[in-house]
Amino acid sequence: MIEEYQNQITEVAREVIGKDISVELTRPEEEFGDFSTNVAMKAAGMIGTNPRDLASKIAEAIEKVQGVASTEVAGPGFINIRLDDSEVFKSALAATDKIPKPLRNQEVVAEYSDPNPFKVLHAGHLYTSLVGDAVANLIETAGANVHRVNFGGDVGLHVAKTMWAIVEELGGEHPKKLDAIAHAERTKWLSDRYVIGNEAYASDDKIKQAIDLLNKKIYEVHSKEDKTSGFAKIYWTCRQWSYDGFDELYDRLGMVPFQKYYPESSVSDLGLKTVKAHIGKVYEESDGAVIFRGEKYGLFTQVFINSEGLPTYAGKDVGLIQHKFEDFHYDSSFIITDVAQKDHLAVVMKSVEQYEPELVKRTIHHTHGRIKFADGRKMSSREGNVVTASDVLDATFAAADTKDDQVVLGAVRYSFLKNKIGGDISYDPDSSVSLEGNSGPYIQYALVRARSILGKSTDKKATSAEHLDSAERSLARAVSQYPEAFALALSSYSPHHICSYLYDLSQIFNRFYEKSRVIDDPRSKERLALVEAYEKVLAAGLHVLGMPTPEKM
RNA sequence: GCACCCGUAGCUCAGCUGGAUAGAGCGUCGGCUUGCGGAGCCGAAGGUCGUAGGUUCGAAUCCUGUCGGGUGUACCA
Repeated sequence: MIEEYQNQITEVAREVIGKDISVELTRPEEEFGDFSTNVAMKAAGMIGTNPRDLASKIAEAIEKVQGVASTEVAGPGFINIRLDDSEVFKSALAATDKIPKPLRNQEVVAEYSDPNPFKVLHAGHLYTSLVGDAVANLIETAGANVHRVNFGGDVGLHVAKTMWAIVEELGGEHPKKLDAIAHAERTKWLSDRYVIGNEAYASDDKIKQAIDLLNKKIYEVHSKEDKTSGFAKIYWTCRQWSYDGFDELYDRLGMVPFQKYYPESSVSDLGLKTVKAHIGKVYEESDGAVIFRGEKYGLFTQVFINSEGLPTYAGKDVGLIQHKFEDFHYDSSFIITDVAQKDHLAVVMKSVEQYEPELVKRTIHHTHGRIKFADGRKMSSREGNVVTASDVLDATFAAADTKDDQVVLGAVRYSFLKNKIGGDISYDPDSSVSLEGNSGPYIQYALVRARSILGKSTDKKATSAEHLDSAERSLARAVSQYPEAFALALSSYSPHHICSYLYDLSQIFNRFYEKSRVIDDPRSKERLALVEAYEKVLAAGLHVLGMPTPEKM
């Protein structure tokens, strides 16, 4: 709606001013009207006239635009525009049909979550998974054909550390002994092995050497397709335990399932091959390793193949980007990770840009901050005091008054998504579980109330309204703004704008609800139509966030 | 050292493509007879937007310096 008015008002303003100028409409405080423009202040300087006088002339002309009820010049020269009630009502009813679809027919890959098998999903994975899920929903709602993929290290030093500790614990390469570990204990058991292996690696030189050998051996399990040796059997079994654990958690969170999982082992060959093929022009050998010198691009030097001949994370990413393109021929590829990955990935991309510039051009690395404890301590499984994703969920359930999954998981999701991504978010186990105020349950409750009304009434709903009272108008105005809120969120791939909008909208609905009787009221037809439009917008917004939309609470 | 991010009310955060008295939630204090679901609504107190300059008719928003916090910086991911 805003665009249509913008175009019309631009034409009007150009006629008055006599210059080629474009009008931008903004949303002022409700008391000022429906739209506002500062075009007179901008233009006054250009043609050397008084801003308020010019504003009056433009305002007068704007009043003739179809659907405009009145205009007013305010302050230093703002023009405030108020629409006809019927116009606001109409656009509220059409809100969900006006969601912009700029990405229609685009093939988009969204990679996020990226947990490592053999390690536990910690609180940071919970955060990155939910952010990724929401961003993917946002892009999908904008019309794209989204392919959700997951990437993780099933080879590498962390696996070697864990495998070393597993073999120690089992007293040798005895895969049968794994049967003794109960299903529910598996992920915890694996993560404990990692901690032990990690400590041993750091404190004992002999063990370090043994683990480094194991690292190579794990790559060989893949290259030789070993499914039968004792060591290989342990490896495959434990890897599967990890994947099962991830899937259980994603499922519990109600995330959209991943279309494809890229284990590092499946991309390392291509990464290795590609890096080696570009030694000389792009990469170079140094101290037995293969590196890329990022300094000349304002970055830093990174090792792509280590002196053991194994690809590092950077080398694997070179393979991954190519596999993703082969699989999906994407128009754009999103990688959603912790900000700590930012420079690493920038180096990788800069190197790949030298020989596959198109792939890099289509790649967008979208980073978010970290979850911190209230005291600012960083969460890391390497330190052994890991806060797991399950810990966060359990704490939320424990503190909530309800056992309703839809409410508690909605609370977790909302509390993670309501802050803009980019900065760190702080995790305080006590306040994060609050179900009041700017929270998921508040919004869900505002939805349930509306659905309760709609479920009780079979009255006809109005399709137009000449006049609205103030509560009706506020609600209609807010509902009609959904396409704008969505566009804002999409433009920066920031789900938090959806959260802010939905919260404002819910507050406005609750005020409307206090004031305005819907059923058995002379204005029930109009109000029912508004409640229905509101319900559609709220449900649509919650869907983007990946939040459950309960019928009852 | 260099690079990037952050610094807004007691706490947690919006607002940052420059605009009208800087907004929420929590917490504190005070209100809401019945009625579509009180997990709600209304009100009050609370801010030199880290700091010093600059650009501008106008700066929380842009630029520069500075202080404080975080992250990254060659064989971990």
